Order: sequence, then structure tokens, then C-alpha cells
Amino acid sequence: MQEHYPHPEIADVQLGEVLQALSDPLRLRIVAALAQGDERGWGEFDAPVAPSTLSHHMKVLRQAGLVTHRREGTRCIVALRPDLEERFPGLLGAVLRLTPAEQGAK
Amino acid sequence: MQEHYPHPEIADVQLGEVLQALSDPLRLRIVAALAQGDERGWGEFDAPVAPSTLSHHMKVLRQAGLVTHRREGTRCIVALRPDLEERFPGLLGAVLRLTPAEQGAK
DNA sequence: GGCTTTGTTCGAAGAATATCGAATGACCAA
DNA sequence: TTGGTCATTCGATATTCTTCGAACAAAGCC
Repeated sequence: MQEHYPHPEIADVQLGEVLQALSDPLRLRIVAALAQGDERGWGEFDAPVAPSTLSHHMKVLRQAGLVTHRREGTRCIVALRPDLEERFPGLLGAVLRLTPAEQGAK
Repeated sequence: MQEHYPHPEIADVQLGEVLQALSDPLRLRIVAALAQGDERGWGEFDAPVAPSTLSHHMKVLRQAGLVTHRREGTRCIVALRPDLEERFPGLLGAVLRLTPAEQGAK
């Protein structure tokens, strides 16, 4: 882990990278789960992959500008990036409206 | 070329594949150009790649369900797939509204 | 200080993707 | 039928992505 996670400036977030990040089933599921409500702990997604793989996907989502990571004690809290809507209005809504509901399940 | 191009059934078109297809700059440019108006001839995109590479991207777009290909004499006409809006309402609009205008240039 | 929990980082292996040039095929025109 | 145009396919290469296990690091607890 690390003290502070590096997040890109919102102006540096690129549409192509956002779309590519969303094109992976697991990553889309993570984003959909976060969109259902609040932030979540890193480990609360029961992703069917090894921790190192999940960590990789989390990094992709963070670097693409989709989510934020925050340290809380020994745990990592993941949340949708709030300023994404202002950077790409309507994008996340349009995508998530179309993703099957069960993808948001815990 | 081929007599008839294979297109997926609209019901088989997957969101993830659409997003992945759109995540490539050249492919997004092609789709944006098509969205500006009418269909276009294959060669009228002045893509900065070799013909074989363009052909590859066209195939990706077609297989992802984003465009249709139609034979016309010795040429190939490319168009946005009309039933995509009904399959994923609002998706293409949301994405294209956010893509820089010059990407639609010929 | 040790131990546990929680993620990250580091290779490495395998799959997928992007790109090109060369060869090919389909159609049209002369 | 010979050639030209337009696009696809094939084979090759280089890059990127996905995935894992092993090792590591930070924070808190005993």
C-alpha cells in the first residue's frame, strides 16, 4: 500500500482511457457497484480474481480517473470520482444505465 | 473483399465490446465522422494507417456492432448501425457529445 | 518488538491488440 | 483478357493487457 494514492488531474482524464477502463467486465462491475450508492472497502467486491489482479484493476480505474482511493487505517476505501461527471457529463450515467443489474451486486 | 459482410445479431452486441471498440482513437474518430451525417466510403476517412490496418479496425467496429458494411460495386460503404440506439439507448450520443469536434473531420 | 490484516509491487507467462507489407480476391473498364 | 481499383487476408513483429504467486510494506494490535 502507500500513504497517498496518485490521482490524475481531472483535466488530464481522457475519454479513451475511461472507455477502455470500462470495457473490462470486472472493472465495469466495480464501477457499477460503486454507483449503486456509497464508497466501499477495497475487499468488499468479492471479485473472482487474485488480490494482485484486483489491485491491478483498481490501479487502472484510478489512473483512468474513474475512482478515488483513500487510506483508512490499514484499509483502502474506493469511491467513484465525483468530478468525473463534470469532466464528461452524462457519460457514466449513460453507460451504467445499460449495465445489467447483477453486475452491481456485492 | 467479400460479397456479404458478416454482422452480429443486434441482441448479441455486448456493451463491453462496444466500449472497447470506442476506446481506440482511430475507431472513435471513424464513428464520430459517421455520426456527423451520412454513410461514407471506406477510403474517405484519411486514416493515418496502412490499408490493412484500417481494414482491421473496420472489422473490429463491425464485429462490435457499431457499423455496417455494404458492398457497392468495387467499393465498401460504411455506416453507423441504425439499431444500435435501440440496443443501447443514449450510449453513442453520450460518448460522441464528448469527443472533440476535429475528430469528426474527414 | 513480533504478529496480523490489508493491499501493493515485482517478475513472469500467456493472450490479445496494433501495425505493416505482401499476396490475394472481387469487381469494373478497356 | 488484361489491367486497375479497392479492400481483405495472411504472416510477422512489437506492444499491451490479464493473470498469477511470491515477496514486500504500512498500520494497527498484542
